[in-house]
Amino acid sequence: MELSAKYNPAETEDKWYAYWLEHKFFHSEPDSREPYTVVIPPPNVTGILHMGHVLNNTLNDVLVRKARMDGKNACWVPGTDHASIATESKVVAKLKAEGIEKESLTREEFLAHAWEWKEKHGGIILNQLRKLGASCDWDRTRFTMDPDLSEAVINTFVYFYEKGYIYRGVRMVNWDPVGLTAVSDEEVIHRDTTSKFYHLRYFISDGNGNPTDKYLVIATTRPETIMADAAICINPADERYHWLKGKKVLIPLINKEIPVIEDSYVEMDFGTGCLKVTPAHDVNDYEIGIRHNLPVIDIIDNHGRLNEKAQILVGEDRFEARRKIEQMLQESGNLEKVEAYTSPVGYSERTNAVIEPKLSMQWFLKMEDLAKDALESVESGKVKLIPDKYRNTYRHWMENVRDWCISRQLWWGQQIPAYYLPDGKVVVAPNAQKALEKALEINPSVKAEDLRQDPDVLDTWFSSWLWPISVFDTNKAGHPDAEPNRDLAYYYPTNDLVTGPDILFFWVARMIMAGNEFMNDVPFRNVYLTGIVRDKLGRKMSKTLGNSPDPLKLIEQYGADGVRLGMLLCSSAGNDILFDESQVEQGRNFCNKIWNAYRLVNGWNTDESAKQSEAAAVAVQWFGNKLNAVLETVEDHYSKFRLSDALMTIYKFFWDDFCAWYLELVKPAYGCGIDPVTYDATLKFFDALLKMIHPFMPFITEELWQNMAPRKEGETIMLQRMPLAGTYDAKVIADFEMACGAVVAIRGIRQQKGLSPKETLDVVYGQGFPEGMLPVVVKLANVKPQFNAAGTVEGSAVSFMVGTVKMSVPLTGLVDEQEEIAKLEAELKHQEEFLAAVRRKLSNEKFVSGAPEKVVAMERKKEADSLSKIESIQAALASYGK
RNA sequence: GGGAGCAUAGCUCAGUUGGUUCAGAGCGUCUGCCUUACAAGCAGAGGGUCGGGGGUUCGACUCCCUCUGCUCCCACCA
Repeated sequence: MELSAKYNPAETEDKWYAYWLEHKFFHSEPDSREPYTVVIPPPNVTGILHMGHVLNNTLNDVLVRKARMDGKNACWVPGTDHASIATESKVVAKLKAEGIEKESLTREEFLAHAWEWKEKHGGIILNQLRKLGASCDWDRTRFTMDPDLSEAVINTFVYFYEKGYIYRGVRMVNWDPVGLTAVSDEEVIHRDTTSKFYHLRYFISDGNGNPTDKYLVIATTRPETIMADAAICINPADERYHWLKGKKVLIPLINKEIPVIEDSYVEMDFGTGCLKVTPAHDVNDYEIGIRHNLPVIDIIDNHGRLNEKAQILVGEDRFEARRKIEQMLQESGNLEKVEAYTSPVGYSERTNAVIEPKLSMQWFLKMEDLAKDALESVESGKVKLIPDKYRNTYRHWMENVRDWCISRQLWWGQQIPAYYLPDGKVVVAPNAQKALEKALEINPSVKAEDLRQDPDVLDTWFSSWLWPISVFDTNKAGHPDAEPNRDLAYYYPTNDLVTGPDILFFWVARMIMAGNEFMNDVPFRNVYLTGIVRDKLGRKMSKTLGNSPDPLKLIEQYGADGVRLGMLLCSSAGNDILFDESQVEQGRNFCNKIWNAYRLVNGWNTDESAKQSEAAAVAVQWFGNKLNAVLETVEDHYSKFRLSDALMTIYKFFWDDFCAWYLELVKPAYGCGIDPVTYDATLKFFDALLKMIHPFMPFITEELWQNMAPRKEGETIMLQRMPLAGTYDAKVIADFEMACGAVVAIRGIRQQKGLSPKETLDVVYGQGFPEGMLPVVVKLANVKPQFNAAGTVEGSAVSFMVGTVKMSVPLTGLVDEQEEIAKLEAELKHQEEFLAAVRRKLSNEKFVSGAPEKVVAMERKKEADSLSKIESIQAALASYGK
């Protein structure tokens, strides 16, 4: 079959992916083989593929394909996450663009829109993963809001409620005024933000609500909250302010009288030492308020606007109010000064809105016991984090975790299965029917229509923490005592999880908790934490910067294999990935290299009568040994999750060893056929190489594997067994490397002296050269070798060392004798210095007695080698009469 | 404010219990080549006091201290 000069991925990728699907090669069912299980970190259902997904899923696919070729029953479960806040805000925005406000819709109407949106965009990212070559078991695709998965989430809630882990209460939570929901601590990102530090004068009251001329100064970043002040607080030890004890002060602008209280929380040397206490709008102030029994005056509404309790600036946005109140305070004489100030401000991870600490009624999950077990799972090594450094971070988080706020004031998600009776009592049950049964126990006269379900939904992570369980068995979550179904029993725990460190706590830690709770076993053995994909300048990829390439365009341009390779080449676990398109180019080039190597071999005709040449025989022997050595190295890299090292090892093995050396050695003379022995060996090697490359580059390897021999329908490289490392003779490999050294040196001499490769040269080799390797030098360096113990020759010659063997190329008339002598003398000097250093070491009593025998022996070998080199250099110099 | 990590060639990174002739790889660069698979290629070459300083050791890229620079995580000083 005639092959084009360049590999064309577009022609092959869709074809083979369809073939794989058609034959259900990705599908897994429990059987007697050892399972290898991976669950995908479910991307947001309405998301589109970005470079982070490419990295993650390429790594996953490599692991899965490798395991499959190792004969394991590999199962990679794909799916998507409903991503409640992200999806809901997208739907809200879309409706808004159509002139529809969420508030004008009923819950049911809104959800109808949301589902419509989900149906429209839901499959996109999964189809994009197919383009990448991901070998997911698509028959097992799950969505975190599939009815049975949602049921599992509800059961889990009920389970923890009944266990006493879930409670409801008014707490200061992180309020997102744009997303209009509470968010968990983990969803708040603190960023240093420059703002103003306002120094405000609070006048002392005369006792009747009138200002005296005395005042104190407080410093605040949030002057718009002064109307919610409940007290002024000083440190009891602060003598500067003892005169304030028992006094009352007036809030500026509204002249409301508030007490001065004392609490050691106040730092005397920060700000002015006076703190305004605003229990409704600051976590610490809230705590102080509780200690001192202060009223809570909430003046900010859900949208972040001042409400009527503020008395002034009602309806203004908090930031607008801040600007305006600054002006008002200035005019009223209450503003002493304004300083620039940088402090950490919390932003919503999802909407980027400034988080408003807000008191509200929320549901919480107690974390203490769960975290303890989850910490133990990692500390004991039951779950391994790769790289290991994340253990510290993990431990720190686990030891300081606070209760998890699991309610969200959203509609898209699993609605909390809590039902309120008319009197406000609450029952928790998996459905309305069961809720009614429970309600009747409390109040026998209650009717179904009297019950009102909590309108909030659960945090998305409250569903995704069940993922490794619920994708297999939706009944087990919430029912630790239930028998796992066949799938769960077989596939759980999964083997490896590939994900980003940014969701170590959001997701990984919580999956471990859920696994321990419901399965009494961890959900995975290894967690491979990738880096974050950045551009080549080290910047995070973002839409606003426009520095994120579109993976699909890259695939179109370079092929999926090229993109996968480009991604893998620069990815070591845990390090951030600096992605550059040139790496994808390198991937494409490698495809082309493989393609052309195949074209060469494919074009050979066997000549049954031809005898195997010496060079080919040596090459086949060497390459067979080298193959085993490389397989061993690659296997070692895999076992340590060093996937980019495994890839690079194979890359060099193919490009350098196979193409540059092996193929050049066995290549028949122009117009001649190849002997059958060498041909068969070459095909065998090529077959092994394709299998080794396949996990990284599935498409091109399938294309060539299918092409290299007649295949039956239903055969595929992806189900072939990965070649196993056999024994090898290290001496053969080392000898071959010596021959290569000689070839390189002679090529260098040719280039230096301007000699054509076609001109056969004489070469003299000294004692120690592996004579069996001479055919290599003869063929690739075009030389006629001769032996001479010293490796020197009478008359003009260029000499060089290969290991400890001296070699010379006699070149009458082309050698500058002085130059050659100078070179030899320099070499001699260097060698003598080296020898002296070695001997210094060896004459050091402490070294000889202290260092391990092996090291000392090595030094003695260095000494001997050095001596023999010096000898041959001297011999060469002697030939010049020196 | 607390904690962790990183710093090796122009770039991105290996260097796995301190010891092989160990200072490496890939890419880029330079030089010469359209040599009958591949110019998306072939052949060759150059390039680093392993961030600075100190210490431990017979021996340090590797261990300890310190300084400098960067990154990340956690955190309620208004």
